Parts: sequence; C-alpha cells; structure tokens
Amino acid sequence: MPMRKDTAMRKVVERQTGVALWRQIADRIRLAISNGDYDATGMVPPETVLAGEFGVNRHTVRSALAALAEEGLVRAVQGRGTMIERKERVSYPISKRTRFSQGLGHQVKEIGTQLLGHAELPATSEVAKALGLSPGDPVTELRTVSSGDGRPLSVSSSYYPAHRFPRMAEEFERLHSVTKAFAAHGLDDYVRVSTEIVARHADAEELSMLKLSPGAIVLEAQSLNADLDGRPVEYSRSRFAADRMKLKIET
Amino acid sequence: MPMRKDTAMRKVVERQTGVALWRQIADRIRLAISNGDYDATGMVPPETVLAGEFGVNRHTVRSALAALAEEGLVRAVQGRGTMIERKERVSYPISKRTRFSQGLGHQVKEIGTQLLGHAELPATSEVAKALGLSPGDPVTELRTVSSGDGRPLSVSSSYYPAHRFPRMAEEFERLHSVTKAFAAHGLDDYVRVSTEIVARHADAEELSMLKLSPGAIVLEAQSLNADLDGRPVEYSRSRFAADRMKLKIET
DNA sequence: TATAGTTGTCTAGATCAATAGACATTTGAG
DNA sequence: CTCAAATGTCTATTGATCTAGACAACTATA
Repeated sequence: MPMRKDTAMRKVVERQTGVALWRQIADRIRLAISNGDYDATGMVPPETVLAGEFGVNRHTVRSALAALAEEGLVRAVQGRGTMIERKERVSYPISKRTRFSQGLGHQVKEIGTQLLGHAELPATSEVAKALGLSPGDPVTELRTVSSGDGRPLSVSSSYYPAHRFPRMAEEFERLHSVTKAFAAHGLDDYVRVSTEIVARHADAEELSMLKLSPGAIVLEAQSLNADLDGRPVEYSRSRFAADRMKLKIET
Repeated sequence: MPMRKDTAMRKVVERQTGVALWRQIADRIRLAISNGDYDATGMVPPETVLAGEFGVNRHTVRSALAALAEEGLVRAVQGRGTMIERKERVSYPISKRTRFSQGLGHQVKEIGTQLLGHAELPATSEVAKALGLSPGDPVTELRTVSSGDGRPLSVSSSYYPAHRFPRMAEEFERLHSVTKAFAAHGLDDYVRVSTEIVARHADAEELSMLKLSPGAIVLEAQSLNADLDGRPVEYSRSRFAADRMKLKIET
C-alpha cells in the first residue's frame, strides 16, 4: 500500500507575510526539537529531506539550520548530519509561595541572579495601583537578570514600597535574595496574590538582555506579592525567554 | 532647553533577521496601542513621524499600518490620520475552578464555542500520562474553537477517559457545556489540578483557525482537571491568540 | 578502499522588501 | 476659500531573500 509522501506530508510555510521562509522553518524545527520529534536519532533530518517536507530549496533550509546553530540548539557536522545539542525548556513554577531559585534548583545546575541596577522613584500609575499606593509615592525598583547554566532566562523589574522597606536595594545586594531582604526588614512570610501572563514579541531591550533574535517571544508575568495581612509588598514584571521556559501553575 | 529628537528617541528595528521591517514595526505599534501609548489622541502618529522614529521610509511604515488595518486594529482615513479601532486584550482567568465562559462573561458580549469535531481514539503517551491511563486506553477527544465578539480567541483539544464518560461528545453537542456534560455523567464538581503555559509561534493550523498571520504568537495552556477524589477527568491543550488574550492566575 | 549519504561552497538569476521622490486626494482649521 | 497636514498612488532603483544547479569535502559502512 503506497503512501503519498509529497503533498500529504508537506509542512506548510507561508510566503509574503513579512517573515522570511528560513525563519519560519527555523521556528518549526525548534518546536519539533522541543517536542521530541527527533529523539529517536538525536539528529535533525537531512537538509534535502527537510527541503522536501517544507517545499523549499535546500539553501533555505540551510539558512534556518544556521540560525539554530547560532542559538546553540544544533551543531552541523560535515558528512554526518546535524545533531541536536539542547532541547529542554526550563519549567518555572507559579504558586502561592513562588520563590525564584527554589523551583529551578533541580533543573539547572548554575543559577545566577545579577542586579542590573536599582533606583528610588515615584510610583507610576501602574505600580501605584498594584501596590495600593498613590501615584508619586516613593518605590524602590530593582532590575535583575536571572540565568541558568550560563543562558539568560529572564529579566525582571520589581517594585517595593520605599516607606516600608527603605533598605531594599542594599539588603538585596548584600544577601542576594528578595526573601532574605524582606526578612531583614522584619517580614518573614509573604504569598503571591495574583499573576497575569501575556505573550508578545520581545522589544529591543529584551532582545539584547536575553540574547534573543528579532521575532523572538517573551512571556511576561506581572505578579503581586502580599504579606499575610494582605498588604502588597512587591509588584514585579518578569519577562522570560519563551523558547527556554514554561510556566507551571500550581493550585 | 533643546531636546535631541533624532537618535535619542529612535526606536530600534533590526535588519537582516528574517523578520521584515514592516512586520517588526507593526508588532511595535500593536504593542504601543495595547499599552495605551496613544490614548491621548486615539490615533496612531502620522506616517512621517513614525517613519522618523523608526528610521525607515514612509512606505515601510505604510506596509506596517496596512497589516494592522487588515487585523481590524486601526483604520486609516485620508486627510485625517489613522485611528485606533480596538485595543484591549481579553483576560482569561485560571484558578481552581476555571470555567471558560464564566470568566469572560463581563468582558465580551458574544461568546461562541463551536465544536469542530470529536473522536474516540487510543490515548497517546502524553494524554495517557496526564489522565493516569495506559497508552492505548480509549479517550474521547473534543476539538473546539471559542470566539468573543466574532473574533476567534482560542482553539482547544480536550481529552476525557472514554470508559468513565462514554457519551461526552453527544452530551457536549446537546448541552454546549463541558460542565453540564460532566453533570450528565453524574459528575457534579471538578477542580483544576495544574496548568502549564508555554508561548511559541503559531503553527499553520493555528494560524488558520485563529485567523492570525505568520509570526504570530500563541499561548498554550496544558491543563488537567480532576474530580474531588483527585481522579483526572479532563486533559486539555488550549491555544490562545496571544495578541488578544492575557491569562490571569488566581491563587 | 570504494561508495552512498551528508554538509560546505560557489555562481547565477528571479522574486520580495525597502528606499527615494513626486504628486494626487481628502480633511479640518483659519 | 485657502492652506497645511495627512493619507493614497505611482515609478524607479537597490539590497535581501529564495531558487536552481553543480561540485567539493567529509563520514560511516559495506
């Protein structure tokens, strides 16, 4: 029983949409890798096969694979084929007691959180609304980048009421932990109240901080933490490199 | 005090990345609209101004605006300018008791859930693992599209253990509600156990079902619901059009 | 050690994306 | 009514992307 291999198996890419074919194909192959479609061999199919599946020239497939090699996802070896170097997404848990480093601990060896900068500034209307302050009230902003195994995973801007937590920046710099910096101000426990998640294309700053290429996606989580009396203590906007992370919600 | 308007204000777009400039610009303007940056006038800045900000030719900006007009986001009027027609994202709540239509009720006037098809099939390893079955055990699959105010918001594939809920497809078709279809099988209550969220580029099927253009983003939520004894009753993969939705997590 | 199968490199041409400039058409304000 | 400001349309040109084909270089295996 012969099987139609041409049109029936063809993976569709669309033309004239502002996204180059090689980039569409790179996105599809990246997805296939992360889905485990090529786990049997640990290799991407040969360029000629991919070109046939997508209905494009082999050179177009080569451009796509070159982009994935640039990302460190695959490595081409002349004569052998193109091997998969990396496939997993790191899972980031979101629950009542989300603490960044805890949840990731067993998934990546090296976790680094780097403080990019801090400032004391008047709350914007967005931040004031979230923290239950009046616009213009002073808040401390911490800007951080977190990475796992050397790759940046997220950039965050976090805001704290400056009146209640006057030494937030110094304590964080000293202790390298938000939880410990809260403890230094006499706050021993806090819980996550709500999280809103949107996905969008990365802007220029995110592209550079997360080492992404244009067209890449970020998952933005806007989260609010409060003390056990329900008073907001932290509002943060974290942006995750979507191709490296998933968010796991635990209820 | 003069202010440098050229380089200081320039919004960066990157070239030769496989994403056409007009599409990068369309994405940035869409984001600015949803952020409310243009709320003061209700209009997008003039084409010549945008061209200056992005450092591109006016025709390139026109291509971007044409794409946004195609999406129904803006409408250009000769002689006046380009008006914003629509800006909001619909918020989709995720909590212990997420029910699709309830949470959206006050945000969109018309909610429609359309059954695309159903089938009884052997569980794949992914579905079996989630539902606590053995691979190959029979499951009922329901494939649906949901829309709000005429625009598609999500496509879902949901899986139910066929032994326990033998008439799932018929009951859903009759009652137009998963909750009621469960009730018809004697299950009165169920809760969400976990949700995993990833963001990625839409594949060809999603582009067509959600009426998106290539390069668009979907938020995929893989969720598991269980009865009050903790036995899994539903596993579903919902894919949301990311530019129309946000997910709100309530703990 | 051949040989099939794979990636690497080069050339040439066709199609799409972006720039540049000129001018028409419509709207709203003075 | 006139004019400035905005979008609409057209032509021409350049640079990026995609196709096509040929062949080189390398790897594993029979």
